[in-house]
Amino acid sequence: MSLTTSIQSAVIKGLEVIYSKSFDGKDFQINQTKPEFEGDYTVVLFGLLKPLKQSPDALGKSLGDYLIQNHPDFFSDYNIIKGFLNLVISDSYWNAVLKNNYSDTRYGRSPKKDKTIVVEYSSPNTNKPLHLGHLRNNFLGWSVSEILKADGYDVVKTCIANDRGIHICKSMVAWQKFANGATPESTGIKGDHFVGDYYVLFGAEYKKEISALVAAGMNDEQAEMEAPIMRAAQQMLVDWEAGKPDVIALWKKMNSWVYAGFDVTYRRIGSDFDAMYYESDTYLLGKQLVEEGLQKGVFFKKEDGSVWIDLTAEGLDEKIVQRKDGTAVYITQDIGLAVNKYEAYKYDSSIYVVGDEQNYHFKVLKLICGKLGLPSEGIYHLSYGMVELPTGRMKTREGTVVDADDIIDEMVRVAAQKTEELGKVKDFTPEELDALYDTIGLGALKFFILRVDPKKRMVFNPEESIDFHGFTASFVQFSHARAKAILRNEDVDPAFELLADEALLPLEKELLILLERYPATIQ
RNA sequence: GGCCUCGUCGUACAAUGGAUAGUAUAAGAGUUUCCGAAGCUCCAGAUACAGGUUCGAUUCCUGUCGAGGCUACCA
Repeated sequence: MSLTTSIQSAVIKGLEVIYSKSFDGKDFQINQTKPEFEGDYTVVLFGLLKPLKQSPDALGKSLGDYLIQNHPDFFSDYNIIKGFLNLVISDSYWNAVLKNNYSDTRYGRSPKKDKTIVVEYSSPNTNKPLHLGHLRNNFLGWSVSEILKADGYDVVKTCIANDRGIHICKSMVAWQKFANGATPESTGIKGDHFVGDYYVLFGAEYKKEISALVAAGMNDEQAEMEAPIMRAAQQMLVDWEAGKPDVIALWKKMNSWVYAGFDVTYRRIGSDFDAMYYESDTYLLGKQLVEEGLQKGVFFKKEDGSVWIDLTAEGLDEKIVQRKDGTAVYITQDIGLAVNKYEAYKYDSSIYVVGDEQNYHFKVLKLICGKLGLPSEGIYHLSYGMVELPTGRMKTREGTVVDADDIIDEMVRVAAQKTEELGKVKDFTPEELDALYDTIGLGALKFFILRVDPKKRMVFNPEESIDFHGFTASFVQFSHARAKAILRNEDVDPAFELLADEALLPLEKELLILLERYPATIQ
């Protein structure tokens, strides 16, 4: 039982004894006492005044006296300021907490619940490298997964790769046209960046061709349609869907380069997945489900052959689920994926970590899943705001995207620089130093991103390096101590383990109080 | 137009409906130094606006204003 709930039940019992009235935990609040007041925990009495017809002072006094008399080993003192009853927890209680939990490396974690939660996060596109927005996604998805694990759930971390579509074909066409057979190996460029470069090249060439056509007298719209490189990309998409062997081979080859590059980044930031899904597989299942849904009457077909769902009764619009030419739209594959995941894991809850521009999309998906007979109450869209630059949104076309690998390198570089300035690492080996700088740099980056409420947009200014001072400094200090111990294979102090490992999780308040009151014991 | 989200010191972010709205940075003053940087001390600075609910509102509700997103046979 946590400290707060222990206090709560003691207060409820006390009120019953003194006033013969029963309350529950919702009738009053228990907070940590503000540092400027004496005490550790505070019972807020205001809510109790009216039903008990008592003044704050009288109620505080009788309750305070009761608690001290009946729980002398728990409370040692109290004071009343306005309607706040500040309780001082006794040293013997703290000592008992410390003794019982000091060597418990699983302190704060819940027992197993036998419930499964699927968390989908990251969702990369296989035509370009990860950027800052992906980092927010990955940090959120990974953290939420680990928090849920600590809370006793069985968590399945999944990742859907958006590995098909016109954007992939653009990179492929540009590579065919301009690469002369170059590969990541031959150029020494990381695979995802290598492929991303051709995606950019496609854009540049496309622009050039449009200007040429416009100069020759074509209007803008027509030029955009007629540009040869775009027609090549569209043709490649058709060929891909038709399974043309050389196109499939090229697609597989270029995707494998990208995955190799992603692996490096994922390993570095600590993202891992229990299951990978590929849109190239799930979209086919989605199409099957559209067919079944049509039989069941969940969907309906318009005269032109396109398939829709009517969500006007739910306050939304009609939504297309399959084009008139029979090809899949974006949501088609998500329907397939949802069913696929449910059949595989029979989850109690399915969390999607996806940006807030898709709020509507997931509202629709949840409704469709429900209508198809999936238990959809557990579907939860963990929506987060964009990471913006001071100049506004990041845009690939304008080259204003902050690359994930670049920002990580920069953080680690700054970590190294600052650490060396402090000169506390003279006895580290080069390997230990590299590991240490990675820990510190990535820790600061994760903290910088995760400290912001997920649903809010956040601004990242690349001109100002991320702050290693202040709150982060304490994180860094713990990381130093812990990294060193781990690298030396020493036993890690459980307190360090907890604070460093889970500094990004909600910290157990009790342990923090212990640290403050008994620093000598912990160190 | 309709729907959704967000508006807090100059800036970036906090605050389960509770006490004097917190932290970091920048700014100002001082201190330290051969000079500079870093450091240390002090100081000032915000709930967009108007109502409502409540003993009590940054928090909940309504309206206004502002920012962003969605409203695609793009993904």
